[in-house]
Amino acid sequence: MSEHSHIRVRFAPSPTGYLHLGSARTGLYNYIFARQHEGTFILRIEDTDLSRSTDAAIVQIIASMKEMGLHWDEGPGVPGPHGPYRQTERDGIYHEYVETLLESGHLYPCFCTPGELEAERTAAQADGRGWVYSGRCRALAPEDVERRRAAGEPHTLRVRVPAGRTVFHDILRGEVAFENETMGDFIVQRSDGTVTYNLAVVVDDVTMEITHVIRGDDHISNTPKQVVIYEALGAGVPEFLHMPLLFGTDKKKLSKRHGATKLEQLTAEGFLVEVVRNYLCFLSAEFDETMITWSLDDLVRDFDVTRLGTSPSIFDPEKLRWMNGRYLRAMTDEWLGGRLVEYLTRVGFYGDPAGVGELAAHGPQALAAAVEGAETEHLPPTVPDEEQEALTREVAPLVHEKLEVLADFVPMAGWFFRPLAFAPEALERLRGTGGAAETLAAAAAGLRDLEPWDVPAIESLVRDLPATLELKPKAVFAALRLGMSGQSVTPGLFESLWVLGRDQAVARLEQTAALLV
RNA sequence: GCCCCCAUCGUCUAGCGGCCUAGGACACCGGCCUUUCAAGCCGGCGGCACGGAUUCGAAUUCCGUUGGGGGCACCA
Repeated sequence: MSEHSHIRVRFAPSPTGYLHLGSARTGLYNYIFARQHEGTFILRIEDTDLSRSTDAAIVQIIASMKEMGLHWDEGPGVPGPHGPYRQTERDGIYHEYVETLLESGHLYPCFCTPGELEAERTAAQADGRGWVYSGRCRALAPEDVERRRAAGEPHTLRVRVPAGRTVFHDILRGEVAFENETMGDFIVQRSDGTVTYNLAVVVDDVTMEITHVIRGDDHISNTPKQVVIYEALGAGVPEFLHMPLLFGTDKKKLSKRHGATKLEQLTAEGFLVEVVRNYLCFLSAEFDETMITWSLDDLVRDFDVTRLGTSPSIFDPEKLRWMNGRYLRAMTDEWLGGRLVEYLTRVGFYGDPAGVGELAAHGPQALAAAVEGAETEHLPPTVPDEEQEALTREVAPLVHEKLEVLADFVPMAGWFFRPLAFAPEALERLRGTGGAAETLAAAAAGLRDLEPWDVPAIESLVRDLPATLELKPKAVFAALRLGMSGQSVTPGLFESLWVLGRDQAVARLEQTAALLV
């Protein structure tokens, strides 16, 4: 492959479910690599497995790709010279190539029945050998073959794998070699006439003029078979880059059991796509704090896909959370306000602050599960009214330093959006605090005529309270915090009172005071 | 079972023969700051899987062992 040839890469997910993070990462790397070399990024849908592929999955995959900003140059919705881009629509092309291969003698018909193959397999197993096809039909006399085909005897087509070994180059690992005898003459066309995965990929990659195949590690042992086909076709073999797999905390391939493993779920928990994208790149690579706030373009400019590690990495939600918090803190209050409005709309917060608050109390995952699980029924997106949106933007600066994921906003500041309510223990705690009633009454009275109504004035009023009431500062602050919010953890007290506004603040403190007598 | 890939703190990693009594980040623990919770700052805990070989010298090279993972289909 010449250094100067135009680079073409493809991302080829099979639409058998949503796009999980491992695949998302493969897509990301392909995209970055393509853009880095001013090459072409192709999206191909490998849907030959009709029983497991769904259109819904295709829609989801496309949505995830777009959300990550991975726009393709050729693929579904973007016609190109090498289409179509769904394998189910490429059947004719595959069979052309099968014909060629048959004529050149690289393929031969095999009449072995599934039962016979099964017998071979069990025999091999009894011997403790790994099973490969014996090649029984390889040397059938041409007349026999003709006669049996004419008789309509069912048969598959197998590749006549040459003796020797197959070596290919992997950008991350260098030369990888396989003894050809370990792959046996594998099937390339089933007895029902449909073509097999390994053939389809190669034909696709050849016809789409793919120069670099960037995919998961789990394809390494398929690669020699594919190389044999490339060679039979007389086609140039592309460069390979097999990325290490992504594991869950149990060191198993990432799957649904590991909690949030798809982008939508993560964003429903309040993670930012930008951060997820960066995190996916930092796995298997050196971590650098300055990269936390990188954009996709920054990744294209400075992230080197070819310098990845080769050992599998474990997806660590803790570090992602930390990164997400770091990212949020690096942004402006205005930006945060906007993202918060967007996020809270999506999770239905504005329609039911109390209900969503209850869910969020069980953690972001619980909230995400509700959003994801019931999409349109349980928690439909709810657009904020003007007041709610303004309040969100006002509160944003108060919680800015504390947020790790956007969902944290709800337990922290959700009380601004609903009438005063106490958890049972909270009110008990307040009753047990000496002087709570007096504190609340004094503060309410002071706030009623406070001039000017601003944070410094509120602060000096509150700070004077302990002395005048002869109470400990801690007790005063705790009483006010609980009295205003019903919660023991809130943003800064003075700022919160100010955002609440004079009327609300006074009313809430008085309301709580009344509960104490 | 056979083939292939992988192997540095719990996790992500730096390291590509001497700069390593192995560096950073998350998590954890302690301290400071402080009206709560965080954030921030400072400090601590913690690792080269094992055994050989090469070498003046090995985390770094080679060979084994062990461990983990992936692939072995008329799945993709």
